[in-house]
Amino acid sequence: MPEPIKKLPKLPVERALKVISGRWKPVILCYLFSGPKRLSQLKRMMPDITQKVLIQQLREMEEHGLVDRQIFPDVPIRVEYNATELGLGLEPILLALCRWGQRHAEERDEAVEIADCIVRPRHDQTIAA
Amino acid sequence: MPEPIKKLPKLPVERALKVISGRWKPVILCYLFSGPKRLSQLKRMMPDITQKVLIQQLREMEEHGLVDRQIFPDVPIRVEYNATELGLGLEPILLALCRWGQRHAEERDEAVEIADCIVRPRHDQTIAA
DNA sequence: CTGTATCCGTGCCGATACTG
DNA sequence: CAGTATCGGCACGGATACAG
Repeated sequence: MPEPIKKLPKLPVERALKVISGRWKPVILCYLFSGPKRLSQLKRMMPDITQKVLIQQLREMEEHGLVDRQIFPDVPIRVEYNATELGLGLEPILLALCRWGQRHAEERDEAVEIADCIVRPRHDQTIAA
Repeated sequence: MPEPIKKLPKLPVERALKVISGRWKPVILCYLFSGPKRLSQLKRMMPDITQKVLIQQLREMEEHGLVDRQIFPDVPIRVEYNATELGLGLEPILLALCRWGQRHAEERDEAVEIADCIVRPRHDQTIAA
């Protein structure tokens, strides 16, 4: 069988979480928010991730419409990944999660070294009710 | 060993995602947003979850400071779970995720039956940049 | 540079049975 | 009513080697 076609949850919240959950997906997305990146660039930015896994995560995000993949038939070949409109829609949410994560760390761990947030607001980042 | 003390990721985004990721956590949280619930109530609200798993998820959320557990020594015994301040801070975020999930479903699956969102805005739900 | 193939540990979570 | 104990499947992701 080629691909069992994995189904996404019906509940919107679960669906969203399913799509952005993955060991490296949020980080990759954060990097892509600042513009298209090549595979080698991403590898350099995240030295701890295996190449196989990196591509794997990118493929899944592509399949879910978060990431767009462009091939340039140069020599050597060049491939660029960038966030789609749908993917960009996650920026304010990830930013909010980042803020919440910081608060969580401060309120609980006290003296835990808190890494800087990768997500950076660009234009207006507001989620209205 | 009693408990290896699981560490949370250093990056705030990952930390936040780690904490709210779990097969049933978002759903449970959504229900708790509308007020304290007893175990039996939650079971009735989510017939598909096993009791063991339900308690498991609740324990983890308790450990992470999202949920508060109160025991009332009545006969028979009564236990109430409710969202903490930290947990309540997730409401607007889950709401945003819900919205994004709906958009995602609409833009991609076309004719997928989209379940209604459980999360409901109460007061002012806004995430500012 | 960009990718694929294989192997395998570990963690999540579901089913089921039992306890105070 | 609220909770614990045990067992086991399966998806996720890390290591490593190979390929166009």
